[in-house]
Amino acid sequence: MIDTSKKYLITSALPYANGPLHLGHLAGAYLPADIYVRYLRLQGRDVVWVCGSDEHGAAITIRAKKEGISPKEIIDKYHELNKSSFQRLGISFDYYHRTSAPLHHQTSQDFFLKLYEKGDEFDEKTIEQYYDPKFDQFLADRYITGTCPKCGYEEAYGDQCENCGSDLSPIELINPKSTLSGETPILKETKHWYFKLDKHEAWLREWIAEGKLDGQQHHDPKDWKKHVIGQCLSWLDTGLQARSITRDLSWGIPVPLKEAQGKVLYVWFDAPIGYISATKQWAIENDQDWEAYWKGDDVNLIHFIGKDNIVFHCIVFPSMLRAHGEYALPVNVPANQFLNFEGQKFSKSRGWGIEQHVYLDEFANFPNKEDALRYTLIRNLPENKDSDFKWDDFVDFHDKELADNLGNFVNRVVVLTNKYYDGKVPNAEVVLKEDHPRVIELVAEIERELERFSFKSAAQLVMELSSYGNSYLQEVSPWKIWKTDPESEQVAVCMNACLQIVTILSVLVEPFIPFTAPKIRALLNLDELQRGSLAGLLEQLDKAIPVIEAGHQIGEPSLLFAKIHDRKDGSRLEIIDRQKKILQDILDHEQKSDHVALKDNIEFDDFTKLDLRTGTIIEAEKVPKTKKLLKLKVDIGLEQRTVVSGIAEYFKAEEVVGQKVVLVANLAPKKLRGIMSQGMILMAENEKGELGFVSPDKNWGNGFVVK
RNA sequence: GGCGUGGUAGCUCAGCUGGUUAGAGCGCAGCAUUCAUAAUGCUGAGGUCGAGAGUUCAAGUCUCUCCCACGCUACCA
Repeated sequence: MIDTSKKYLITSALPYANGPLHLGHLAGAYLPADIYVRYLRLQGRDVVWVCGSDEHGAAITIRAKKEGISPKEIIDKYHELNKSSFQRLGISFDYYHRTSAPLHHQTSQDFFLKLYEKGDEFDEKTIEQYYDPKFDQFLADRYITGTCPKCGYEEAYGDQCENCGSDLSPIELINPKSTLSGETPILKETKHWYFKLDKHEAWLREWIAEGKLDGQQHHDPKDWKKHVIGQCLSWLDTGLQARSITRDLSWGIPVPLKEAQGKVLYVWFDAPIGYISATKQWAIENDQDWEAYWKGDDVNLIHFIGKDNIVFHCIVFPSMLRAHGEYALPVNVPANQFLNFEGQKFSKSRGWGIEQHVYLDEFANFPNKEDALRYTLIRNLPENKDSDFKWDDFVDFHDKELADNLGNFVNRVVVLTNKYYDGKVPNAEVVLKEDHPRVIELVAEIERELERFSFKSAAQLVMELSSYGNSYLQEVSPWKIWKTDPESEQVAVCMNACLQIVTILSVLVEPFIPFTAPKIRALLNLDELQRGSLAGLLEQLDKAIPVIEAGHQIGEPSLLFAKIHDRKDGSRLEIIDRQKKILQDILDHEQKSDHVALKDNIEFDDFTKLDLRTGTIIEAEKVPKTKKLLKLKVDIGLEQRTVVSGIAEYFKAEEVVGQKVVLVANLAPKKLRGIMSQGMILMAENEKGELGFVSPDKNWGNGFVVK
């Protein structure tokens, strides 16, 4: 368990400022953190939550170049967009900073220098890298495009091919071109600095597997999620390697060394330091001491991230902090898995999924759109495995849980109190601890689940509390008693207890649905919630003090949630139906035109460079320890060629023997898995990625030219 | 192929260190009820806990093998 007497420094992954965030991001690193932080505040704990835009890196400069604007314009645009979307959804960061801020540059450079001066944290290496003579600068991986050596896609980047998804090194690209000048770059020597991550392996293993640091218990590894520890240990087992932390680029934080002119810190090095600089900026604006939240034993550092960031926040950044020496390490990294959208991955290019700001606009006329979304996401959080966002779930959770269960219970109580007691809390002897032990138990369970980052289950328990109220109300049925005896003690006791339960709900609900909580407070005519409200409530419960005073005048009834399925008003259902239709249209469209876009025209001369030959597969065997590779021997008349082909997922070795094929006979040989492949077999690929042979008629012999 | 995480009622999922008849919500069937947003409450049907083997007095929970899904990684000339 986390030591609750300490300070909390909470971080959420810095969003990259070159695009808007979608609901998957929200559910991964921001909404869970928001629930946790709001809970801590209600408990009166000392907590600071920071986040901000990650604004460096080559992707931003490339995007700027494509759009013909400056990188600054890009980051300003998305910094503002993301910041405001978060704010509109009630994501309550204490500070949302940005890494382009001078304070961050200074902080990162100081951090770099500190490690540099330690002497044994960095390596310096001189390597060969592509250089654009015309622009007189070295080219970052992303500044080089060329033909992907794996799939033949002509617009692959130096670090990755977006067509086949392979990770590449710029040197592998065929016909590399500089995106700056369009010309072929040359290889030239350049010097870079490397962070010696491998050096930190031993203590990292002990820290992650056992939670021990220098022999002392730092945290309990049982509190960490299984998949987090699993993935980290898997990385440690494969062995860590020094990571390059500098780049030849002009956009970024200059490396603070004389000999590093024109170089910047690699974005992954400066980004996590953004958590520190954000805290500094927060401290300046709030007259606080930032170091109290980062240094010493008095700190709980917790990173909220998606699973793609696990290694980074559990291995790389902790190593940086440890190397620096003054900082505390995270006590937990409650990484979430991924959220899918209606059964499929979010995909910007397909338009699959919905971005935060788009949701807010599309649902502009939907009351409680913020809490409706938050609640659906919470009940579907990918806490331990990937989960799925569905519009049908959205409707169900909203109508069944928020409206029918919670909203209706609150409404019943407020209506009855107004009807029977003119809106005054009836005087009655009710001690929740004794009369309703289940309520106290539920409150404790909710607390416990929140402390251990089980937000989905905590939200369910909140609903159970409301269910308990409904159940109790039904059991007593004050409306029956009241008909014959309006002065009944029983009715007063029941209503007093229900009002206390609603009061508890008005507090407990806040971390999850912060837009609704104040509405419940208003219905009860109670003060707004503030830091420590929950702690105060818990104390009252413990001391058997009523949480809402007898005689207190509550407000007039009004509905908290307008249901989506409403016989009189179909407007909300229309909004949902519109969203479903958008998705259906995407699917329909893809079905109709499920074809890859045509490539650019080429000259006839280019075509004639290809030497295509008919042939027959005469031998085939699976390449051991691969999933897709077959080693084939192809007869092309004059000679026999050995070809390695990635078709094993669709064809067994024995079935392809005798198959007529067309071979690209003059493709440069390439070694694959130690086998020299002398050519490429032409295959057709359909929309599902299934392969089929392109073959000449059976009567054709081997070695004839295809043109 | 290597590694990681999952595979529990029709659907979405809980089941923490192994221990009585395996749980919740939704859906379904029936009953009760009207204070309330055609809301609520109660009852019930429904699972050989992916498959097989093992350890144990006792396994959804530990071990091994296999199958399936997802992710990372290698490999698709």
